[in-house]
Amino acid sequence: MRPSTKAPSKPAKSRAVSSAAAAKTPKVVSKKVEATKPASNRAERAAERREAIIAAAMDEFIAQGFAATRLDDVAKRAGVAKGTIYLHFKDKEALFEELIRTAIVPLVNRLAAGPPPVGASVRDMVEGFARTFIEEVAGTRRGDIVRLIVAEGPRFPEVADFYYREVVSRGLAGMRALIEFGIARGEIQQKDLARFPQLLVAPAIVAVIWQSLFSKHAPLDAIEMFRTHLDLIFGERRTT
Amino acid sequence: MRPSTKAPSKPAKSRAVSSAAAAKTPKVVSKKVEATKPASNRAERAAERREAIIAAAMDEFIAQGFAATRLDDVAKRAGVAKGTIYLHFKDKEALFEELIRTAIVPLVNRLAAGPPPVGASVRDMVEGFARTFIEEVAGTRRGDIVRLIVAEGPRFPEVADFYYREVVSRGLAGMRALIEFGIARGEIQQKDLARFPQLLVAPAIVAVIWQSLFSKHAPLDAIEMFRTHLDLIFGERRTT
DNA sequence: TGACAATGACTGACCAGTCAGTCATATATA
DNA sequence: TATATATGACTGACTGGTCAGTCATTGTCA
Repeated sequence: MRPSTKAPSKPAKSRAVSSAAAAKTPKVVSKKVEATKPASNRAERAAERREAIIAAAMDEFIAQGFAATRLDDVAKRAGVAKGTIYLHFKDKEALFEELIRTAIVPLVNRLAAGPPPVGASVRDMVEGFARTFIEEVAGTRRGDIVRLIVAEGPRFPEVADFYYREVVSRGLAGMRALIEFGIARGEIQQKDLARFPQLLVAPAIVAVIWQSLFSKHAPLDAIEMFRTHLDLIFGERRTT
Repeated sequence: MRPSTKAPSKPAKSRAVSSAAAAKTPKVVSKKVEATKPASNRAERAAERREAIIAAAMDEFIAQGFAATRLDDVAKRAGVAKGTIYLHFKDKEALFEELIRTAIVPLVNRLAAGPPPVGASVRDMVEGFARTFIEEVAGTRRGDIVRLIVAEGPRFPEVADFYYREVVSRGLAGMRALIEFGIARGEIQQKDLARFPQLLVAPAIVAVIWQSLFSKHAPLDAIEMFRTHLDLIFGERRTT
């Protein structure tokens, strides 16, 4: 029997064989090493395949969840034979964990990057973070990764731990620092906010979930919502 | 491919299981009109078993997710043979959906109940809701149900739709009404809040997720966090 | 040409869903 | 009330299909 019976849509079979499959996603493609060449090197092509497998696995895991994903489908989507997956990953679980890992790192970088404008207000900094987060995460494949972690986390403690260490604790520490800075500068009145940096990001989390589950019922202007949230923290402003 | 799921026709089998039981409503209703029998009827014991199956299924689905849950395990946990499950539910998916349904109803009732003290401030009302929600949901089996919906929702559009209809849209409408009341009474300054009632409940949602995934890394005092959140909306107070 | 990458047919475990048979209980009959 | 018969809830061995992981074979590069 098939797991998710009502599964809305499958990638449909007959997925193009060769590399065409990888083109399915607008993924990074950077592969900067010294590319420009049509993958002459053997090691290089191997790395490309690895990438393709990860990209395909991401699509499948997001769409089906861990247990319901078939490695045959991943292989097909990646334009690779199933055995090839096992040349790169010990087993299904290792693939899943690696996937989360490689999805998270650029996410963190993305947020850690973008050095705030020097003279900017704390509000501007937070709004910048939030805008980046909402644009780059909510409603995108990355947002689905977050959902995936929420979904599978309890069954993959290592994944949850990793996510907590690499993303949550760091992110919250950053937010806390920002809040304390805001309090010191007099932009934020509510001093207790520093005890619960989660409050600062809660609307962004909710936005991610909303986009995944309910946007078709009621679209949500996440950025506008977040701005309203910031008005609560920093006081009115409405510069739109 | 797999015909079973569709299976609208039971005539194929003269067997004609009492799959009528699967018919949305707990059957009990039908016969008992003039009976008034004490109890230990067949029908009653059947209803008990149905309950046991649902309870067992809840544990298993929460722990394993939909795809990874084995009905053999559910049966064992319920103290029932596997076939018995199929006397009460059409298939695994129907069991899952019924489970969500029966888990949600008391949840909604729980929140809809408790009529707010007449003279209470809006803040008190909201705080009452939040306390109930956090105590009864976050960190309990019900919270895991919410997580389960987030996890499986995309693969079970019917479940997501049901949840949106029965819980989300109603809850938000209620919150919006409360916010507008608060604005009218002058307790809430930020008028835009009524456009995003999600902001009011966001910390509660985050608390649910946090308890599921990260409480072992860093416990979270959800109620205190929510109170701090309310301070942002209603202005300081701190009556603890 | 030798070494290694890639393949995909294959295997064995696994599991949703079935159904022929059992038996406790309800009903009919004496 | 006691006995016979009917009912249908319940069981669990079984089937048919699925899929993670393997490995002998084939292809390709240096």
